[in-house]
Amino acid sequence: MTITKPILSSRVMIDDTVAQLEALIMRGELQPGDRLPEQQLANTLGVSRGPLREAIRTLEGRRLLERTPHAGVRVVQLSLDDLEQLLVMREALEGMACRQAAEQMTVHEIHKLRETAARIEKLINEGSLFIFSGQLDADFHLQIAIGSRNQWIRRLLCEDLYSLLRLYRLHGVRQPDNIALVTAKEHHEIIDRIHARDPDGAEQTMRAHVRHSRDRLLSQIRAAG
Amino acid sequence: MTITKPILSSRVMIDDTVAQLEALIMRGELQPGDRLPEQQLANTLGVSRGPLREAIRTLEGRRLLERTPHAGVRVVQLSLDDLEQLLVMREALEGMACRQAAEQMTVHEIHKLRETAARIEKLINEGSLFIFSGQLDADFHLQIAIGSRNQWIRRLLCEDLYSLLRLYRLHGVRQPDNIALVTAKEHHEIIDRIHARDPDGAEQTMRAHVRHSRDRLLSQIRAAG
DNA sequence: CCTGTTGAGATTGTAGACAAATATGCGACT
DNA sequence: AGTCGCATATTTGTCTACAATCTCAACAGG
Repeated sequence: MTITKPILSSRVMIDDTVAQLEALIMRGELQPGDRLPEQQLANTLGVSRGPLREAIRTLEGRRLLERTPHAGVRVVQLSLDDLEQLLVMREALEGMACRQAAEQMTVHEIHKLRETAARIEKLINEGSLFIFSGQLDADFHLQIAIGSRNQWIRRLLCEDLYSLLRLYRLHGVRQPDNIALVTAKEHHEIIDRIHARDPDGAEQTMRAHVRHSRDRLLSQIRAAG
Repeated sequence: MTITKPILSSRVMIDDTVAQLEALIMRGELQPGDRLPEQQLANTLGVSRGPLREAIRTLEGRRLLERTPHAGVRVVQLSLDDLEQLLVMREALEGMACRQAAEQMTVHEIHKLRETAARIEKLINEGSLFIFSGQLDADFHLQIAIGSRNQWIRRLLCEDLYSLLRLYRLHGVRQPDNIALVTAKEHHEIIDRIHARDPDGAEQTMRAHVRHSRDRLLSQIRAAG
């Protein structure tokens, strides 16, 4: 009997379509509120309506798309209140992830985390960090989510929540340097609590970090718009 | 010629199919690990493979089903570790929901919550409450999730998490009466913290409640199997 | 006897056509 | 001129057929 399991090698159009749709949304070519005409989109993506509809269903599950029966599909439009509530949820989930990371992360993972934090700090000192657009900042939180060994929280954060938050196009929201330095300091505190195997402290520190970031972001947006 | 097809409802077939599939899983007619042959299932449910596949995609998004390309779809099989991690996530989310409920719930909602808690206590005193199967207990947590005014946490708890947890078929897990009384006491404490508009206390109390429930459940399962 | 291959059967993935429902636009009537 | 109603058009929802892939058992060879 062959033991080979060609799961990874088999490419399915639907998965590619999901990725392409997600890319279209993230690149802003499909903006919040935009309608998705099935036939036209199918032609554009080079697939039939069947696979496209299944891909749409998948993204509906991630709350990126919303369907009203017989009226079509639209890219979700997040209100400011939605953004706030999503970030509240993030505080709860990342706090718990950080608690578990303090219990579960290996020393090697913690070392890698310090490297990431150091790179972020370096960028801040160079004055070139856009906190909410940086891949590095996302990496920092991603590493902790992975370190929690909680696949359910990790998938929720990485697959669902982060893409939803990116809908708000926070790119270009510039943090004043003094604020960015506070962020860097918080990163170090978080790592210290994880390294000290202090779950309570790790959770509290991460929650404060997410809360601060949320408060600053919301007040910035409210001031701008 | 024209073939009249019986229209089951004004809703779209796909939504009905999602509901029927979910019911099949919850009723145990489709058990964890079971394969879902598309053609056969489509015949059983009286729909074509197209709508069925879209319904399956929807339930995939809720993590109730898992698909491996070209190999079919199966009902998700939760390990004991999965159950523990899901309940850890629940602690974080319900804790935060309870915090927000303490800030947002109306006095009328709090009153309704007290009524639910009273009904639960009454059942306990009659010795007839199966904590983890009771619709009343689910109602208690549901009302708090609604009271949080956080639709994202509420949908995650009610639409995704609760059905996943029900996969474990905790029906019939009998709580000793003295334990059930502790549960009832915790319910009252939670309501008191909400009524006192004490977010910190409400979150801490709810988290302790969920944590205790998790610990008891896991030790019961580990002892049994 | 075991191993690896190969082909038939079954199942999943995709495409295109048909049916149902909603939106649009024109014309008639008040 | 405005509004109601009907017919048309567009879009979504569903079905059937076809193609691609996997499974499994039979079988040839070592």
